[in-house]
Amino acid sequence: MRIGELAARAGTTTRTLRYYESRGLLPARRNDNGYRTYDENDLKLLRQIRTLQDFGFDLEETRPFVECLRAGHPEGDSCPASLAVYRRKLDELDALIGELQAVRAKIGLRLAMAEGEPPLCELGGQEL
Amino acid sequence: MRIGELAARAGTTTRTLRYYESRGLLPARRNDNGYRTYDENDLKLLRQIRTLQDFGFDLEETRPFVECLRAGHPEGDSCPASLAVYRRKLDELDALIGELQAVRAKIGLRLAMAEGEPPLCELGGQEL
DNA sequence: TGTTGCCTTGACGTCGGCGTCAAGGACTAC
DNA sequence: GTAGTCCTTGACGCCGACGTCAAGGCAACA
Repeated sequence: MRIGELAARAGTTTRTLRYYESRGLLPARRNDNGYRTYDENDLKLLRQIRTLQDFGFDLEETRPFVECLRAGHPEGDSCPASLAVYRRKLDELDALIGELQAVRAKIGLRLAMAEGEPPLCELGGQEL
Repeated sequence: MRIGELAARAGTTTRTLRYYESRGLLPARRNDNGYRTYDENDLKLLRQIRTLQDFGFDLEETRPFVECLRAGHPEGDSCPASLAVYRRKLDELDALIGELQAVRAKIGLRLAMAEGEPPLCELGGQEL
């Protein structure tokens, strides 16, 4: 299969695939006329990448999963390096969620304070 | 006070202040030799901007707060436009936190699955 | 007078993950 | 042959919030 078909089947673009190749993430075979050629396994690798991207992994973080699949393992996360990425990501997510919740609390408090105070503004008593 | 002192007192850089000015967020008076001149109120505006930036507001979102202060109100959030930004930010945060928690759950599940499965890898029984 | 240290404007660089355009080659259908 | 659709490489654009460098002006002090 050529690049256009692979892109379509994975729901992405040819530009994206060339970008992945430029990053060494998804190299392609070439046929006689220089066209990139892919097989079903490449589609599997690509879908792995896309799934992780949807989770918020950046490209470099997907590399262990891709290499794991390319090494013949049934799942991208069948290898220790992938699990390490999972764990690091969980820690990052926990930290981020915690920070966001803290910020949310602060803003919520400020909003309540500002709403509770007499307006002091040129506000004409709209429904608060 | 000149730009360097203001930057130092707000814990930021002169580049940042010039950037804010270029965005129309923190315009400066000029003295005879062309140097930017700021007063204590500018420091207050700047601290308002920085606080909101720390909360993850982007620059444009801080504008209503700055204009509120410049209009003479005691707090940046004493005006309806600022409260509207607060509310929008709360909604965004709730949505984002929800998405991150969903992703966290999915990754956690995948990690548990991958750890529960027999390794299938060239792993030498490290502590999992 | 010279040196230091602040200031000025202008402009290019950064980061990630591509989008978008340009110029041209390859292949198919009619 | 030629129109249309795919493919190729190369290169610039984008976004936000600045960092960093260059070339030069202004002020104070020895």
